[in-house]
Amino acid sequence: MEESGMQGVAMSDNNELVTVFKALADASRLKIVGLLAQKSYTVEQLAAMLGLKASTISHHLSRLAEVGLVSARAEGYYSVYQLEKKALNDHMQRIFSTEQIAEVTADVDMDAFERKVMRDFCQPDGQLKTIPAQRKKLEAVLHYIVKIFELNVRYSEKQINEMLTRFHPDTATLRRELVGYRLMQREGGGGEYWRVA
Amino acid sequence: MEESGMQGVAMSDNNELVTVFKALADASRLKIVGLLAQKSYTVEQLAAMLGLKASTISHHLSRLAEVGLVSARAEGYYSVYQLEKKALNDHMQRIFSTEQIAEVTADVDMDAFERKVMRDFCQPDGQLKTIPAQRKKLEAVLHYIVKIFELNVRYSEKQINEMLTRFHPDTATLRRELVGYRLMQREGGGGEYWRVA
DNA sequence: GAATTAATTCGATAAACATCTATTTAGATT
DNA sequence: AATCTAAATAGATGTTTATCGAATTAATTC
Repeated sequence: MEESGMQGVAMSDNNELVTVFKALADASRLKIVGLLAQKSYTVEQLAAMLGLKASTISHHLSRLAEVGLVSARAEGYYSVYQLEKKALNDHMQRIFSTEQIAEVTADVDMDAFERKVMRDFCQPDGQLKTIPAQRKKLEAVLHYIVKIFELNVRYSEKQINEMLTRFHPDTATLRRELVGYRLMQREGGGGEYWRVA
Repeated sequence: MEESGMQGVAMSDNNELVTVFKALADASRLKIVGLLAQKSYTVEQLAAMLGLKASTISHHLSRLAEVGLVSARAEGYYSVYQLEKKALNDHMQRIFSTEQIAEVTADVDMDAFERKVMRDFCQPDGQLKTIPAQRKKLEAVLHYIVKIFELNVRYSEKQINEMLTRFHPDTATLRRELVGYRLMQREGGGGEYWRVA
């Protein structure tokens, strides 16, 4: 019901890196790159060597040119294509840069899973129907719940229990699991707890 | 007429590198790789974060697993997927290796262009209809013709002309062009020629 | 200036594929 | 044992795309 996304509609959420990979994700284009890595060629020459029509080669070259992997210089009415080795290098460098990973995952909703689990387990009044038995689900719920506690503040067991009743009557279990999953910590002897970053 | 190749039939001439690029040539899969670069996730978690169905994620993960970019470990009935950073590294290294270029272009017919030009210009008796005016065509024909001369053998101008009559009566032009394109060389004073490697 | 020729662009077609639903499989919980 | 759940598989659907042939463009040769 929620979360619907047009059936069969491929997402066209293309950042540049995707386009680069798409440009290289074809046997004919890879061959073209391989050939141009050795010397420059005209469209006709490539067509003969690959056994394809010139129009097809033209299409492939324009996809490669779109991302700067090849460029053409006009020689008479020939277009002599050459590989842009620097661009290829730069693109491949980029794959491993952390900025690139950030950019690729930019529009990813990192907390969507936790929220979905909470939605699945919560009643309208905000109470949990049950405490999840599945490890990952429990983990998600606890991650969500722990946010009600401030960082760098110490709470008594009594305070904790009181705050947790908002989610489920079995506050002891919730409290124990929060500690078990290392989201909160208890001081050795006393009854004081704090949230772990 | 010649060179026909099924209309609209995409060649499925996939070597492994193509498969790797295909695996990375999709926005959703790139996001998955980006996320797994940071930590491991289950199918469900990825599905929630990307806003796709679990079955879709499963499909993407199996394409990534096919080329060794991710792997799963079973945890209860969860499949926890992780990125194989070494494999990613290796694949990207490989792009620049000369062996890889050789492999990609392995089944490319390097001389197809020359042969096609010869076919286009030759009469049934093997003579050239005309000496090509286009630079690239002339070049191809000369490349083809020059092979009738042995390497490391000296020929007199008379011998040369005699051998070239097989291709065209205007042997003087052919001989001059062979020298002009640096496929043969003439000794300064005397009338001796030899083929250049 | 007329005829060639290389390249590009356009429209059509068949294959590949991203995504969804529904089903099956395997592991966990009660 | 019976139920529940995550993942994988299978089938269906709409989109993307690799390729071709035909038309167009731009430069060259006669």
